[in-house]
Amino acid sequence: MGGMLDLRQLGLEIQATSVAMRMMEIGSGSGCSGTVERNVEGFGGGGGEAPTAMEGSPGSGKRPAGSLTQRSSRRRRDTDGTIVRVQALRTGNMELPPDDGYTWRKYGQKDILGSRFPRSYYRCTHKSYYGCEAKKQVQRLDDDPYTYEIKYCGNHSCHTSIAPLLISSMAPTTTTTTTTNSNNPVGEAQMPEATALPPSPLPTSTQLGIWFPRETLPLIAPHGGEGSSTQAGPSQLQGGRDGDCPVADLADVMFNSGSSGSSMDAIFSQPNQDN
DNA sequence: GGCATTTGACCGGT
DNA sequence: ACCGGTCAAATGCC
Repeated sequence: MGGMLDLRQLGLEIQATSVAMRMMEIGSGSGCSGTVERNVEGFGGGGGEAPTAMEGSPGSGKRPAGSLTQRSSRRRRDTDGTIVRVQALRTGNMELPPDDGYTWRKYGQKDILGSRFPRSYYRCTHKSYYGCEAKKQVQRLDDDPYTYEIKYCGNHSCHTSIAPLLISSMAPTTTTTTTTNSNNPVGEAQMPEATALPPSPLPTSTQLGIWFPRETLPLIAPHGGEGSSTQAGPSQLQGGRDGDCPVADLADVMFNSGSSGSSMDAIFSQPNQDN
């Protein structure tokens, strides 16, 4: 949508995202089989939906009866997936849903019994192009309206990442304050990221983030055990919905040639290495 | 013009 | 039968 990316903004986003990824690295046990809960502070903001922004929608979804025929994959197996709790970013008087760096497309919203807030269903934007089946469900906790519980399901099979490039060249200052204040359910008072972060100019799901192809990150495999994480994400620059292919290739090359077993650790610990 | 979002309906599992 | 999850048309925004 708007323009290219601003470097500063880029940096900020990356920091936020990297933090998120760190968190995931740490906080995902067995991905699908077991659900792991982690308390995190806002990711980046923008990736998800705008809870506050849903009001006037034409809403039409009127489907001629009998127009739908095939609805194959409809399974209730929500036993798999990683659950992550994230503090909503509060910019001004509105809360922003967490952004994990991926680009998601909202495909549904449902009122859940027992929950005051509706649950939103997202799916990787690249599904159409890469058949990426990554999905996530975002729901606000009735306990903490400013906390989102995000459940990630599926893997990102899409290859659209500029993360490696950005990260390696940016020498992350990742403070990784992620799980530090798990004592504060509502971390409004302390959300360094949130406060430090300027209100993301990017309205919604399309935002700059970071993402690594799963293949290059055995570390964060869904069932990888400790270091699994549902998504450590791909990112893409807004404006080019899928113009990231070349970049992805580049990233791929870098990862493949640079470090064979490339893990996030390697990436994050780069800054102070050979210097 | 294209894409993302919204929203009601439908389907399938429990 | 109930409820959660997904689909797909309509609309809005960029």
